[in-house]
Amino acid sequence: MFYYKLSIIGSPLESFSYHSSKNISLNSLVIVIFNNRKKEAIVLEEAEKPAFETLEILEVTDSCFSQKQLKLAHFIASYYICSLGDVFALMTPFLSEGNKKGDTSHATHISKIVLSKRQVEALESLQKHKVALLFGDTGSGKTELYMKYFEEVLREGKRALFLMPEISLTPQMSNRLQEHFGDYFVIWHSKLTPLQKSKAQEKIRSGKAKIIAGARSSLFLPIGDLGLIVVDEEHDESYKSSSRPRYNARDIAIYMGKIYDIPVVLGSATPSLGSYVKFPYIRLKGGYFDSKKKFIYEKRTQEITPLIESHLREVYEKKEQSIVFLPTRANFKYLICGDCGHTFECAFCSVGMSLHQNSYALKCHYCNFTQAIPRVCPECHSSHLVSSRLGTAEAMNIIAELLPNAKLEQFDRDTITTAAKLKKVLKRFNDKESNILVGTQMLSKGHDYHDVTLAVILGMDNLLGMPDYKAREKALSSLIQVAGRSGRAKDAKVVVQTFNEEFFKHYIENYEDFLEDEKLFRQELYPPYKKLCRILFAHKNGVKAQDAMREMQGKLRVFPKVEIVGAKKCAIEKVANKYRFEILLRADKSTDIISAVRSCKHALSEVDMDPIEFT
DNA sequence: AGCACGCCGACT
DNA sequence: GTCGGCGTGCTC
Repeated sequence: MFYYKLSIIGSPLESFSYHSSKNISLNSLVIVIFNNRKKEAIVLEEAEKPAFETLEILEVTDSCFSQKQLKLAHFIASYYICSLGDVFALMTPFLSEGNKKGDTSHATHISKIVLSKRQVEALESLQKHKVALLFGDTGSGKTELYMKYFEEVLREGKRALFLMPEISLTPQMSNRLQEHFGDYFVIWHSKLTPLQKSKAQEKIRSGKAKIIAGARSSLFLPIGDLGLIVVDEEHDESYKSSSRPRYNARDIAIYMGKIYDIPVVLGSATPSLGSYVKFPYIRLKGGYFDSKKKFIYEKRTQEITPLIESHLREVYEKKEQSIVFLPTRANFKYLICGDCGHTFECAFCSVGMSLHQNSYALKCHYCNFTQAIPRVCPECHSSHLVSSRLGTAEAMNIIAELLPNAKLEQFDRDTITTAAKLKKVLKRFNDKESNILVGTQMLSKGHDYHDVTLAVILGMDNLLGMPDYKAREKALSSLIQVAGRSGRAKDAKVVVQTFNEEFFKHYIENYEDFLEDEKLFRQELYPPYKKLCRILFAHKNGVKAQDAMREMQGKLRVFPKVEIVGAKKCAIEKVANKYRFEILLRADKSTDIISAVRSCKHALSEVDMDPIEFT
């Protein structure tokens, strides 16, 4: 009889012993009964017969993980402090048989890509480093450069992984790659239908797909002969997973580069300070589109003012196009009683409910709880209810009233619910059927608008005011990313509402200056110079969550190298009817945090290494 | 993390 | 008597 230690896929617990009459190769995917239910599991190692009774392995499948996937899984489990089973749940295994008869034909692709001298130089510099940052302005030709690099990888008979944040929202990039690489190209993300998924998997497993573009999870696809990883928009926070394990795909890509011994390219027009400090960078300046931008500042926070009206009108009358950015959905973010100050909070979360006039509802943006819009204050019965913090839907109403003939499109999570809708809105805008796009961050994510000559950017001060050490970086990069969507063909104006004109004005033309100054701001207390780790405790019984926090806090006190920055209620104290507490840890090295947290982890705790959210 | 088990209050 | 809410403990 053979005995094995297995990792149960999806289980937060460590390994369990099972037996089999067959000799099973390690890393195989097997089926077992675990806690009275059928589960998939991975064979980790052979073991001695344990003292307790074991169950038999029901079935040995023809799927298995590669040695490199295993190494990666161990790294993620140890760095992000979770079980192997939690990591395996993210991964797609190889097929033991199908893997061998892979399509190893070399792609004979005839390139039509002609790079500029600057691009050629940039590519050559990138190729000299294991990990390098391509710090390239919007429109400086990063995509062509990637494509050229992909072609070289293809010619060597290898494959490339192209990571994009929220790939389902960037059809233009996908189309471009699809057109160029045809059948060698495949897309992978979590929103694919089961049929699309199995087709993509088949293409990847057979080796036919050479250029694999995908979101976070594509890191874990069964690609053996990987030759390059490109992480586009490396600063983008959607690379960080917000559920266990809370990994950052950009950081994992870098680690994978080491395991596979292949180059990794990080690309961005506004790189994160972390990447800027850690890796050599190659600067690719703009000038692809030789247009100028004029920045106009207005001391307001988030409203449609006469100044904005006049600019929108002027551009509209010239038959040119505008984009309006604001970081808030719905009509208004808050509703307040104008007489007694009562705020309308979600019944399940400690946040204000947003006003959605189209659906006649107040909605919680954390748990989606919805209720009818009240007509009077429940406290003082006043009917004087005031709404505040302008959102996209209301900005649409206001602009439509000011410019009744203009065709407006709303561009946010409330209106763009499918890839098809996204494509349609973008098509109408680029075909000049619509004049003004009003939207949230979604506006800036890698879409090309050919003929925008005005960008109106509201709410920058609300981004700057976030309780987050990265608030400055986030606000400035958002501003640069949105501004970069305008003036691609002609000169353009950018109207920015802020009371922090000096900050934005100083850095807008030179993000490097910002990064250099930000180093000083972060040096003493924040990443990339210090490591942070946030430990969350959520429970519907607030006392339980708090007790769990206190208990772990006590245990953590004995580690001199780990500073307990705080142990308190979360800024948003309750979400989805669960009370939330947090411990924030700081240390010089992540290994100090990992060993401390590992040794005193509480069952209720959720570890968030390198956190980016502080609500 | 699930999920069964068991204890206690509410109600036909 | 029975239904079901949720606190406790277990998973090879």
